[in-house]
Amino acid sequence: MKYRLDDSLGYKLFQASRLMTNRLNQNFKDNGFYLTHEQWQILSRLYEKDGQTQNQLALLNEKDQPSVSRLIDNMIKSGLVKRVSHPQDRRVNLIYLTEKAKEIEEPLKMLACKTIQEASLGIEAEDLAKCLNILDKIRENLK
Amino acid sequence: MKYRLDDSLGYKLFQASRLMTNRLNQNFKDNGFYLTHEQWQILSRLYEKDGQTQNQLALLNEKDQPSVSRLIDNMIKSGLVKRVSHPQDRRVNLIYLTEKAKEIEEPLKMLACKTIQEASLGIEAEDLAKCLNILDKIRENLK
DNA sequence: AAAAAATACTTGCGTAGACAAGTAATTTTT
DNA sequence: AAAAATTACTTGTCTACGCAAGTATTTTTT
Repeated sequence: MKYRLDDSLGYKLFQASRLMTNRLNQNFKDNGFYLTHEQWQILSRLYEKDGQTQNQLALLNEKDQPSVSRLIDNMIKSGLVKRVSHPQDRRVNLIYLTEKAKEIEEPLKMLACKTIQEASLGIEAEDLAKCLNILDKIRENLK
Repeated sequence: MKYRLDDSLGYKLFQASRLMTNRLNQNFKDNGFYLTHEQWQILSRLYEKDGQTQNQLALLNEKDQPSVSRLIDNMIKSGLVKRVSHPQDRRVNLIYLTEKAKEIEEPLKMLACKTIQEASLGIEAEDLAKCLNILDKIRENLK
């Protein structure tokens, strides 16, 4: 059968994604911010709306609850978020940004944008937009 | 600053890639093949050329040596490959396919192709090709 | 009001990635 | 030929994912 890993959509996606998340991690680190791209995903959600439940964060980021639970554990350790029991429903945890996390919102967003620029250097805006649409379509197909 | 995670290249890439590798894992599993997409990457290289060193496999798949070392450990456990010391250079391990791995080459390739088809349903061949080129460009930019 | 079901989260286990440090064998240098 | 550098690989540590199972709390059913 005619199949070549190097030409396959899945492999190209996988490698491009990995390089990009690694570059984001590196850009954070180089600027003195010690967080991972997964933690950045959580922070981004909280910058949009602070005080969300773990379940909401899991749904938004398409992760399962255990992953989010442990991500939050690590983010608490590094002082980025607080976990607060919901006053009316004790099953639920509300996750809030710390002051420290609020303070670094702008530089982190800048670095996220910088990473995208580095990745899309020399690519026509129009072509990139089309590619983003295809990525959406792929996600739809596989959901 | 105007930044939205949901619209960002990195996030879309990350989610599309994750869905695709998960789907591949699932397709393998559903058909009674118990291997991960990372192990599939290694197998693919060995189907192209059997008996490669761990270092070669690491370079080809853009992984570091520790990752490959442990991937091979797991693949030996599940009977997919053998690790043979190089007769002339005892630093080097040569990795060979087992009979079992050779036997399942075609069905695995079929499932890999099936996964790509599932992901690219409803996408024009031309658009997909352009997208693949952009993925290559991104990889080049970040390498 | 008690039992059952649903919901939110945590823990355990196996796989894998990134990075640093370590070991063993070979090649290069002196 | 001995010392130094290089190469190939392994081990340790931390982060994270995916799945299954477990706990606690709340809601629904009866």
